[in-house]
Amino acid sequence: MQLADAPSDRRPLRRGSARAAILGAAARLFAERGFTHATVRDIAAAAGADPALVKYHFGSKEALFLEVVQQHNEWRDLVETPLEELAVAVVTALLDADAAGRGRQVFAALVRASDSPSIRSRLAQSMEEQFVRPIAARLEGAEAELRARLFAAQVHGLMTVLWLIDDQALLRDDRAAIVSRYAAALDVVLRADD
Amino acid sequence: MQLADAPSDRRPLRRGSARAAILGAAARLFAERGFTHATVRDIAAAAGADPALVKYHFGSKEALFLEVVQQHNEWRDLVETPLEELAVAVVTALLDADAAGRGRQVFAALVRASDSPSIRSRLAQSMEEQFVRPIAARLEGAEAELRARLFAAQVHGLMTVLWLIDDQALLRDDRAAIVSRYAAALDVVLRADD
DNA sequence: TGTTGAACTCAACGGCGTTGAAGTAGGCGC
DNA sequence: GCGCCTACTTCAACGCCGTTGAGTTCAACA
Repeated sequence: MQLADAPSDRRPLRRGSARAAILGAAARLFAERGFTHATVRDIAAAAGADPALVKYHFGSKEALFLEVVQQHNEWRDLVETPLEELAVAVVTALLDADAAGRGRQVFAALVRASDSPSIRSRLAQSMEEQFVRPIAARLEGAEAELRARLFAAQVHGLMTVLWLIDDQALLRDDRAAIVSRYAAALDVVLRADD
Repeated sequence: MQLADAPSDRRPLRRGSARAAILGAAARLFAERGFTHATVRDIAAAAGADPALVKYHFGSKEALFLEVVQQHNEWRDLVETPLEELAVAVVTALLDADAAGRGRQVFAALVRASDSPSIRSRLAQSMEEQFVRPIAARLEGAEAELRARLFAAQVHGLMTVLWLIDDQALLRDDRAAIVSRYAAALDVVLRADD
């Protein structure tokens, strides 16, 4: 009897490596399918691990998601752009689907899972750290923080339309026109009063 | 025989009225808890009906949700405001938590359930019918539709920050300042080029 | 009155996140 | 080397989810 054992596709994973394997599989599957449709069982299977290990290593599916999303701060360097070019740079970046690839999926997953208070506060923190604080610190004039916050709101509006609603009509429009018009609106809150 | 029958709390629902009862309970529970956390069993129980009737009358939980959300067009009359006052009127309305009460919950439920293609397209349709089309029809100058679309994007940004992220920091700011600054940005895309 | 079909009930299915008990391996003192 | 102790892993099962199909009730019509 040959009993070749044929483990087909489930290699046993060296002992102790399950945590990292799960984290990697979760990053991929959460991005591809979102929080709800990436199941713990699928993530574990993709990592070659047991579903119960998700609870053992991370505590819950939600905690795993937060861990995955924790290291995504894609826009950090973008907002370092000089203030005069910031609005154009941001809108251009959002419209660049390729560059936005992973950040887009993470944003969508975060927003759609924002039922949960902890995920919602992570979303708020993400907005705060990536937009509000760095921009407010550089703004001159009155109400710098409020203006940075309204800037972030406008940016989230474009993200929502492009990445959540996936508005095809907007994509059919002239990209240059979108950039110049939306950037002009962004500049209104960036500029200090006369 | 009097047949007082007192069925404790589960009144039998007159035959034929289950559909309406489910629709009403669904409207309340979807708004209160969102799509995911309002379960079919809870909705049916609140309506005094059997869970299987949801499928019988509506086809699926998702179809029931779409039916509930179908008749929510809260902003229809708001965008009838004269163009000169439109931006201020919209921002003021969004900041008015009481007036926004039900529309706020429906918006949050829609966005968070936008995983599903049919719900996502309903969200797109909602943006289109309540903002883009009525405003584009009244705009003068070049690229009226694009400008209306960018107006809608900005509005969705404020909705997201206020109603999804539930940004407390923004609410601590001066409402008048928010209105004047965000409205100014909205006006940039509303106004025709010089 | 007998028939028919829409409305409804009920038990069950497979899949979900999670749980707790049982098993296993690897490092450390002896 | 031996045994233990702890961290890691496995497995079966729980309760809940949306959904399903077969069976039942009831009102309207011929």
